[in-house]
Amino acid sequence: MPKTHIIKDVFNDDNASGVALKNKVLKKLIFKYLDQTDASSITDLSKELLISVPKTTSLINELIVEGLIKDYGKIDSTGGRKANMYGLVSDACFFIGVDVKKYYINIGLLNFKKQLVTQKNRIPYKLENTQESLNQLIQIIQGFIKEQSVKKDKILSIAINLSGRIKNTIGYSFSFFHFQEEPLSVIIQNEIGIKTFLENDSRAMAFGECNFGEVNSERNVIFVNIDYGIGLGILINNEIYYGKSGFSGEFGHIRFFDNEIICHCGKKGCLETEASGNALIRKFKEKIGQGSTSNIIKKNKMLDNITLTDIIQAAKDEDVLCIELLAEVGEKLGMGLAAMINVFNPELIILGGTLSETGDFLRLPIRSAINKYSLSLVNSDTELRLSKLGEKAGILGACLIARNKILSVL
Amino acid sequence: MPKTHIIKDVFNDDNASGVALKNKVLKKLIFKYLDQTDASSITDLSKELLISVPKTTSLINELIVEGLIKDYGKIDSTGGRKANMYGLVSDACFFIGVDVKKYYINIGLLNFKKQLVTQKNRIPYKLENTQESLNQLIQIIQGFIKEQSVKKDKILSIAINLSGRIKNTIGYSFSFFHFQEEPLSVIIQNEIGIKTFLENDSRAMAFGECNFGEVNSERNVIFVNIDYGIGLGILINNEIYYGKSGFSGEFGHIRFFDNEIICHCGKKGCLETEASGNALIRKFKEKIGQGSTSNIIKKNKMLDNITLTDIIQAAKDEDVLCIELLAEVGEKLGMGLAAMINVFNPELIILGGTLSETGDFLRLPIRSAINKYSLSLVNSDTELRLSKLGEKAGILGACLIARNKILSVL
DNA sequence: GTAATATCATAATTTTTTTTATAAACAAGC
DNA sequence: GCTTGTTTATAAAAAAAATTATGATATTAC
Repeated sequence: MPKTHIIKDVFNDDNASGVALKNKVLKKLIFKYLDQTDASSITDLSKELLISVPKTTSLINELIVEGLIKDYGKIDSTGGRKANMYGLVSDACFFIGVDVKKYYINIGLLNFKKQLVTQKNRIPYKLENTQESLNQLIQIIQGFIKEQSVKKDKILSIAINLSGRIKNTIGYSFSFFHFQEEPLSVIIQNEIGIKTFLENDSRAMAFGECNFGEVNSERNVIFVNIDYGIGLGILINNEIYYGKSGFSGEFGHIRFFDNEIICHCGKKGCLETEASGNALIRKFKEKIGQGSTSNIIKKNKMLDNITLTDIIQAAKDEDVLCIELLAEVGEKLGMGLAAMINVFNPELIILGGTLSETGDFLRLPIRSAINKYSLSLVNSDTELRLSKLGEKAGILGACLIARNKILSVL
Repeated sequence: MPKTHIIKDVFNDDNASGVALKNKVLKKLIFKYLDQTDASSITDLSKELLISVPKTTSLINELIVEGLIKDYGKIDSTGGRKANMYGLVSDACFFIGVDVKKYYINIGLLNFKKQLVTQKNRIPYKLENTQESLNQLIQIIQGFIKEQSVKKDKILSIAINLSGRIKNTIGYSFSFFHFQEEPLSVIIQNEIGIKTFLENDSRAMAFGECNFGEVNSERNVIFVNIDYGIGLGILINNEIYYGKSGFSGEFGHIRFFDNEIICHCGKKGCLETEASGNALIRKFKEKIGQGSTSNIIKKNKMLDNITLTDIIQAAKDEDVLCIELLAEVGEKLGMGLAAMINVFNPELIILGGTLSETGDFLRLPIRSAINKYSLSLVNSDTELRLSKLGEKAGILGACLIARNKILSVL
């Protein structure tokens, strides 16, 4: 018995022509509409697709038999007879999203209806550019799949978030695990046996936040992933913007300063050298070296092992030095974002990533720098909001990308 | 007799439903396809729209009767009987594009088939923020319309390029002619009696260049309008990117420098203060003040009245000072463009605007600054090309925008 | 130059879809 | 609790569109 996916069986139109092809296309459109609206009546679908009610009914019935759609029962009430509502079958198929961070992995399972079924956070892991690290990543994913009650062949795809440059079309990573010529996504896919895609972490977070967070009508959104490094996820017209090869959003390596700090990209004067988690830690160490005091040090932490988490916690505990340094970093970051505002005129900028947990300690200096360094006519358009999803943005984004890669080609 | 446009009569589907509505929609799709392909056979259209040949034939015949489409005769040859090709009727309707520059106006008339019928360049005009200047602009447009052999009611729309901030959706200009609450486009429209739209000059040039210049498959393109100021026209997926309110592309006012030069936007350190035609003229005057020599000055030109045209001509005549200054400006501009490359990962950057006439004197320093200041993985993707259309880009862009505003709502 | 092959255009036939009609389901008003 | 107005769902009738068939037109091979 050949392994086939339900989705392909229903929508594959290679051998269809004429009326049969038309029906396949109409079914895709019905699926797309139900995907957007969660549930619809036959009358709605009929109006939307410009086909008659009887025709719509027969297509819906076929989709029900094929197992993709089901009758949700009578919900609506507009004065007359209640309409039967139809929508996707939630467990028709599933998708996995993997969010790989520097020191841990978050992983989740999404169903056909875009609901997060399982979620496993902060699985210990160390992201290094080695074969062992890659093997461990694969093992974690395989372990997660085994734990699920869902049959493996119902999982149609996996999307993995990685930081750095990623050519998402071919699934090649230029920053991690590029030991072989074969794209990383293919290597993982061969190991696990499920179609696998790669995505840049900031882009995935942006996508997650805009689809599951408190983003409503905004369609041109910039998401800033403020972590050890800084990344940008750009959504234009509610779609991820990739650029030619998927390298869009390399915001951290814009040359903004005349300093002599060598960035990990090899160049000098990058925004990231003054406005990032790494910059924050460097500045902190410098200040302590110059005799400043901080609650963190009082707590006998070794200065060398200071992490971003420590500084975030210190700021929350009202540590003055950390708050000052956050303001300094925020000011620089705001200047960078001011440039983005001038050029993009976005409706919304979302501050996400670990460092955004510091909330207004970071947001307010960013806002004032934005007002200072961008055209007021333009920046008055732009709302600056903190991420609502926090860590969850990455998983949700990855899951949704895994799903879309399979379904959006329909 | 009420004044109605042929386009509206044919495509208006307000009172249609069922099969009639479906046919209207199909006719729109036929129009769109013919608009893209110039000419197609019934077989092509039938395959494209998934409708049978007889059905396609009857829709085509209706469109012919309605005057929008005509039979181009037999062109194709694929081994069998030649197919009749159908396409748009070139003189079904017309559109006007007006490119308003600082010291002159270019204006053109486009037909239904996207062909430039008439073109009038360098009509003397001084763009000032006064009622007189606005009146003069209106008179020039009215004069142009009278000169045409085309009946006025066949001209469906006008698009006007202006520099500065423009809210294109409502046709309001924040930089010129904003004396009244009513949007500028409405004021002009009421005077002339033809539907009028406003567009930012750099965006219109970008659009013109990408649709009529030597831009082929590239779909993510940045066009730099290098004139007295600098502007950016961004095309994403071959469509003009506007941002929330149409203020996208304010590239010149990114804060890149620590200098004390006050930009005309009111802020300090803007890219435009070091990388623009105005900056070039300022630098030139400074150098002459410091005792440098140049061919232009030898020619007894008053230093105060130096224009960009003089400097461009001098550079073409191998004037060393001007070439050096162009390199300096190019270096700064390249640094700014490096930022755009990092963030946008575009396939193509086009150098346009008056100053781009200096060709490689400007392009080469820009290219080397791009390589210096952006990630090599990203910048190796980006081609840097000089505008092929030059001054024509603005007119063509405006004409096409006028046309699209009317036709793309279909 | 003619036969073989291929595509196109239209007419005739068949199938599909829409329209119209009717019954059922529900809410609101009296 | 019954009538009235509204909407949904299905059945029957009518219309529309897709197939199929046929002749016309063109290219290519011999």
